[in-house]
Amino acid sequence: MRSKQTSFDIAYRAGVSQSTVSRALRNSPLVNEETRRRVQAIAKELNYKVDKNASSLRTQQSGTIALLLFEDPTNDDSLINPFFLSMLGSITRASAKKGYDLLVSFQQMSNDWHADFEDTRKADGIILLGYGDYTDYEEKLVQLIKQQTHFVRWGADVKGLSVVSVGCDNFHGGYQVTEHVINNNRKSFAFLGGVSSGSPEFLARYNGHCQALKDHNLKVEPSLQIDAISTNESGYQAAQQLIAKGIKFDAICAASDLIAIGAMRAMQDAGYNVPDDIAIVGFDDIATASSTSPALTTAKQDTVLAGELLVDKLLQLVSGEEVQTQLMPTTLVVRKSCGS
Amino acid sequence: MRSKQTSFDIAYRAGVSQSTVSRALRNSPLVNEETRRRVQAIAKELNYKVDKNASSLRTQQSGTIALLLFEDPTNDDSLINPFFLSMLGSITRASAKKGYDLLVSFQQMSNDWHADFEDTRKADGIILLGYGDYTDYEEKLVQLIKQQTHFVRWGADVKGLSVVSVGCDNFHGGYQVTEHVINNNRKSFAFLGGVSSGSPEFLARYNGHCQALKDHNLKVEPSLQIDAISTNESGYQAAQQLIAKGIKFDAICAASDLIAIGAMRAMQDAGYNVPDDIAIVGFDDIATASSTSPALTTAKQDTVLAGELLVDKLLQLVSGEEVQTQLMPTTLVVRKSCGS
DNA sequence: TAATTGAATGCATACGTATGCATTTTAAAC
DNA sequence: GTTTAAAATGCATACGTATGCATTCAATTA
Repeated sequence: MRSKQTSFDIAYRAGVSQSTVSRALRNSPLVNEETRRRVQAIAKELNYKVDKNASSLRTQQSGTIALLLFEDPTNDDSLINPFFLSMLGSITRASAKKGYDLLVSFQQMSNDWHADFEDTRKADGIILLGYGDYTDYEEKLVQLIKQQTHFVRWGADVKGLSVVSVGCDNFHGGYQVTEHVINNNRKSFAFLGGVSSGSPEFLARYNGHCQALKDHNLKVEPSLQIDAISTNESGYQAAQQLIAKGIKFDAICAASDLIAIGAMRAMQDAGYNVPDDIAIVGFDDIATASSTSPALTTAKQDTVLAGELLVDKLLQLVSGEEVQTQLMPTTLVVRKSCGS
Repeated sequence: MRSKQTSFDIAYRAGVSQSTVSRALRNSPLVNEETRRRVQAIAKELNYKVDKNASSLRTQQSGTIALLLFEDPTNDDSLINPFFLSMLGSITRASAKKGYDLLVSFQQMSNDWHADFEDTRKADGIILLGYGDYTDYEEKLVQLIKQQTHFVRWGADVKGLSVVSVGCDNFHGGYQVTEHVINNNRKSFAFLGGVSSGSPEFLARYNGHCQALKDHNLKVEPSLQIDAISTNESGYQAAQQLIAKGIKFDAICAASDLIAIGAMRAMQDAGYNVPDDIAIVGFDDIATASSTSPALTTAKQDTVLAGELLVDKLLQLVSGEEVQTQLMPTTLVVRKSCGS
């Protein structure tokens, strides 16, 4: 039963040559309509499946996309950032929709994450997903470009490199949430998230944040910006540091939902009431955001659209088309963490 | 630059035959130590990578595991159950650790989800992940067995079929959380989760729940069991139905965290205080469970261990070893949703 | 020195498919 | 009834690797 069926077996049964079988199964216009039907019927009957290895070897196309998920190595080993997990889900769906299989691989930022998928012909192209902290990240992008690997990445555009990116308008998102808090009559704003060293995404959000303050004639207080990476714990600690400074503030803009959630807990543990004493906004709109208490107001990134755009652009790239970087808008999701 | 390098190119540069190159790169003991080093050096210099398609075709091994994630078709299209997402993460890690790539595929329960991965030689084996509702699920398992596909599945053991499963002891988990609530001096228990039609996992949890009640001389009130699938919304609605019945209860055992979180919101919206008026426990320990307010007490399933077990057992199966189904214990995670 | 052995390498082929080119069959045109 | 074109099929080969078998070479033994 499990003795491998080949196209020759089908050919024999159908009384045609192997070539004709191959053509029939690929719906080549070269084969007679009736022959095609007969061959396909026999293939189905014998439960024959085309060997993808042989097929890929011959055509030099794998019908597979590789997803490289790389994470902040400072992060806990066992957990994956839920935002990226959500992206993973939508990318999986998007590739399935296009008839591509998805090869998923996790990478510690430090490793050789350019990872050969296209070189080894296992994938036709690569999607890069992760917060890029720009130490050796950029250098690796350069390497990918030099190897002429087909790839797209999630995130902010990279200055100077011709890399196709799909990302959110982080600046505008940061502006958006901040303005929402301002309209809530808050006066003194803290920002939680790594700005100097961290990811360009966080920086852009911070810049949008500052711009909103300026546009409303509010002061940007640098000492109210605290570094944090995108975890609950880091958010919690950052909020504690913030309190420890003794400077008055009545609003927290977090660079991500995880940070916001950690900060919310810290503030509540410290006896503050959210939103009465402190307004909090996040960024991403992860699943948990709607379940916190109070539910978190945040800037939503549309992961479903993002997944589709990434896949579409990658496939265009693979087929030799010219592709542009694209910025998606964020949506303000108003819940309870800023008051009314 | 991107003109494909083959082992013949390496052979030419090294002044040896292609066979020797192949052997050298696979660390065959047949090649001279120094030859091996020279070949490997040249390969590295030329950035040569073995073509996996050719290699897999020749060896009939793909070095790839396929993960089939299937979901309740009633579920929202864009979201994936966070518990399975977490499993996905740990499975990815576990396969990477074993040197295998992971092919991820989503399936609507209704489709032909046996999905050919092994037949087409893209994967050496398959991991099945999802709540199995046993309508046509079992029939498809039979088909997989008949095709002699190598696969393992997450979940409860399947009676009568020789299928390797890795799952949690749902009965004991249900017992555990229920007992915890009982010890909290609650008297009247509701259970939220599909029992009759739904997954055997939910049923086992319910059975454990009932057993705990019996063992403590408490009454099982069938009308306090409400069907629900594993989403927030379903949990919310189930809790509303529960309230509408007008029967008094002071504890809710939910078949999953998502259900519990939805129910918690419903109770709070209806003016109940959790945990003072109502104790709530969940099942899974998803990330969100620690962020609800009050934080959710639940039975934790160890996804990291689960991922490793699934991968290990699958690989053993592939290599022809005898493999046993395994049940993992759940851990009670006490937080705030039941009081002290 | 010839015979024997073991290590190292090369030769040839198979894995299963897809496709350019040659060939056959069928229909159309004259 | 012959020529011509079009449609359908078959033949042969290449994709890049891994491996059984034959061969070469150096080292050892008698």
